[in-house]
Amino acid sequence: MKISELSRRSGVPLATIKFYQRERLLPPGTATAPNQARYDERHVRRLALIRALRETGGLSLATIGRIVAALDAHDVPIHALVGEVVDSLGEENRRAASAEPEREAAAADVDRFLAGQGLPVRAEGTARGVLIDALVTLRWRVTPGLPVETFAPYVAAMRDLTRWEITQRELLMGTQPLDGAPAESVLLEFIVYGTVLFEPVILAIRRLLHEAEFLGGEIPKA
Amino acid sequence: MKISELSRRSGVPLATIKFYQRERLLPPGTATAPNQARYDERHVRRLALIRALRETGGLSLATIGRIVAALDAHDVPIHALVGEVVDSLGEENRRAASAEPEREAAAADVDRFLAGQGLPVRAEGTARGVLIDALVTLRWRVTPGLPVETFAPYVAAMRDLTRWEITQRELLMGTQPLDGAPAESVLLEFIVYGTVLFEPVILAIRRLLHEAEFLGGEIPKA
DNA sequence: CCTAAGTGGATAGTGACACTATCGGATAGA
DNA sequence: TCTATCCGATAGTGTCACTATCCACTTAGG
Repeated sequence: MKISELSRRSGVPLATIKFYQRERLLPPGTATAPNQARYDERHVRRLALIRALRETGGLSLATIGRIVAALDAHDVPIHALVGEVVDSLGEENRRAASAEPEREAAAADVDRFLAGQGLPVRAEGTARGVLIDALVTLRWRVTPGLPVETFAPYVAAMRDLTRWEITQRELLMGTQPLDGAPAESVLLEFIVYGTVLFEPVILAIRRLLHEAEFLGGEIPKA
Repeated sequence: MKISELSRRSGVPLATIKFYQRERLLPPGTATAPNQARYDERHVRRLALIRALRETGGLSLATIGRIVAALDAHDVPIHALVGEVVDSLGEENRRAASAEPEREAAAADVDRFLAGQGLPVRAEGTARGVLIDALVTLRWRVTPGLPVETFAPYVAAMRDLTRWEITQRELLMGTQPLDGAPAESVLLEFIVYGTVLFEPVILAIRRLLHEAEFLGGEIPKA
């Protein structure tokens, strides 16, 4: 398949495909001459991923770059890849740090809290930073002295949901045609899609429920 | 308070305060002369909100503009304001629509589903659009024919969480010094802060749980 | 074999966004 | 009075995600 056909099949403008190649988001085709190359299904698939991440997920190209790099690193243990992918996805939510002493205290609180919840946390992970930032801002702008335990109901709610999501994913993975790709990278793509596509769903539903309180008087029971 | 003190108190650069005024995110001070004006606590408070929305929430200034406009509209019923605020917050998640026929089908599915869940939905609302977009992309890229009912566990999980959040908010509102501001606008600010500050928390926790599965073997029970 | 369309690689340009800097004239406070 | 500060307007900056153009070369069609 030539570049023009790749463009047509994926719906991505030709100039943009070239741009993605320059940015190393899309691997080069196999060269057939100094200025000719052929592309295959993997390129179509990759382009679909990039677009979903950008348009539905709203991720920056820098973040997408980290994700596809992890996806392509076949010689790294899967748990490290999942960590890298999850971290990259969290990258977008990370904001600048604020006042130092408050941050230290919040960090200690978050670590203690997560340990108490039985959650293993990597110090460099973005999720931990996001939690700390949120706690600092909450205490500074809204409710001084807010206890970390406020997060507990969120963990509880997400724990049930996550357990269900994982069984669903395993179910889906079983019925998936691998068309040549290693099962490992299919799993990683599933994680990526599952994260960016369901996150907006979770937030939209939460907003709908909050709004429903004011429209109907209270939250409908079911 | 003069503009320089407002800048110092809020931590926002003077040039940026002027810029926010031009963009109508911050109301002008009360003029004391053709080229002099005084500012008060409301300006400090507004600046804090704008910064929290931008830095922690990552919202665009356009979206923040819609939110503060709703906050300032004191002659509109509260449920309409909540709708506007919630809609504006969802604005960031809205993405371009894709193929028409698939979208129609997904829209019908989403409406049926939400009605079945007892959720009132405004057709113009962004939450509905986000749900439809997610379903279309999911069906197109990941799992063709995915049923809307896949969203049900998400609604269930969020319903419990939201109920808890609302009782918490009422508790907090009771202990809040209103310092002159009408209770209505304090409630709206609470909704805004509660939405943007807790959304990253929810997502971070979910990612942590997904990652934990690969680090520890399975999700810790508690 | 010739030519027009297509290709890869390089370089430059665009438009949106969120500031940031400077200027000019007016005013406030010591 | 004199200096610091003020308001408002205008222009400039840096990042991001493309988009457009140019060139020399290749390849498919007649």
